Amino acid sequence: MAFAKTNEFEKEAIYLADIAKALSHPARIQILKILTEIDVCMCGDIVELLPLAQSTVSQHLKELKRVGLIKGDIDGPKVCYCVNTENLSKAKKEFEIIFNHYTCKGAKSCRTKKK
Amino acid sequence: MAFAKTNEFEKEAIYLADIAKALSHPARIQILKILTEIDVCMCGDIVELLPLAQSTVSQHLKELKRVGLIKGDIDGPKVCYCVNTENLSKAKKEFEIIFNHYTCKGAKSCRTKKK
DNA sequence: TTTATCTATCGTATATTTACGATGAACGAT
DNA sequence: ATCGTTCATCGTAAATATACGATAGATAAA
Repeated sequence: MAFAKTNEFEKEAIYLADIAKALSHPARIQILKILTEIDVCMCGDIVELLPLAQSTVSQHLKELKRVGLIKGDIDGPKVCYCVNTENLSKAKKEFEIIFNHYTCKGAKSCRTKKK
Repeated sequence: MAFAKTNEFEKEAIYLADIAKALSHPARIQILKILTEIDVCMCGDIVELLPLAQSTVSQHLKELKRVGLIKGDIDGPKVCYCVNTENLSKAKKEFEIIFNHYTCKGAKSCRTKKK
């Protein structure tokens, strides 16, 4: 029954949760890191840098592609991956809004409401 | 076998992925929103604002507590929840680092590497 | 003390995620 | 045309996540 009620939530919350889900595995965080820090895009290179099988890495890449955080160009038998800077920038802004809002606007302690 | 290899990843990636996991459900995003936008902290109030059963909301609150994004003070038979501003601020910074890094430093297109 | 209220936890069912090996598809090289 | 390389997908097993009702514990109110 997991996640059956997704559509009953707010649109913005669904979007943010979806991006967060894509970032919710260490492998995917590291893939994003690799795709920018080191100037390699090939899937095979990523596989060598992670403690996972090739098929598993491919699945993680698929998940990152699903939410648009990365893109892959076919280059002969290889696939060249890179971050989708537009979408990553958009996600960044959305998270900033949520984090700024929560850390600045609210911030009342529970204690202040106790009798 | 899910997630069996978590410990073989980088410490920072594990931390970020864990925070992201806590944010990976619309209900939990909305709970964070509620805890700051509206000045209510009671679990019961949150239940009324979400399309979920009380026990399910309690589970989501537990997950947010697990990663330290919120805290709950027992106030008689009620529990007063509020965001943990310190930890939320820390998470905010970590995500900013990762997003800034990825959107500014790298940003080479795949196309530039094709023959 | 009894009752009502509020919340966490337990038990359970179902869906999703993670991971791997095996296989297949696409392409370059020989 | 055949072979090797690269990557995605399929099939499968096991772990997690999601959701609910029922229940238990803790406290306030009567």
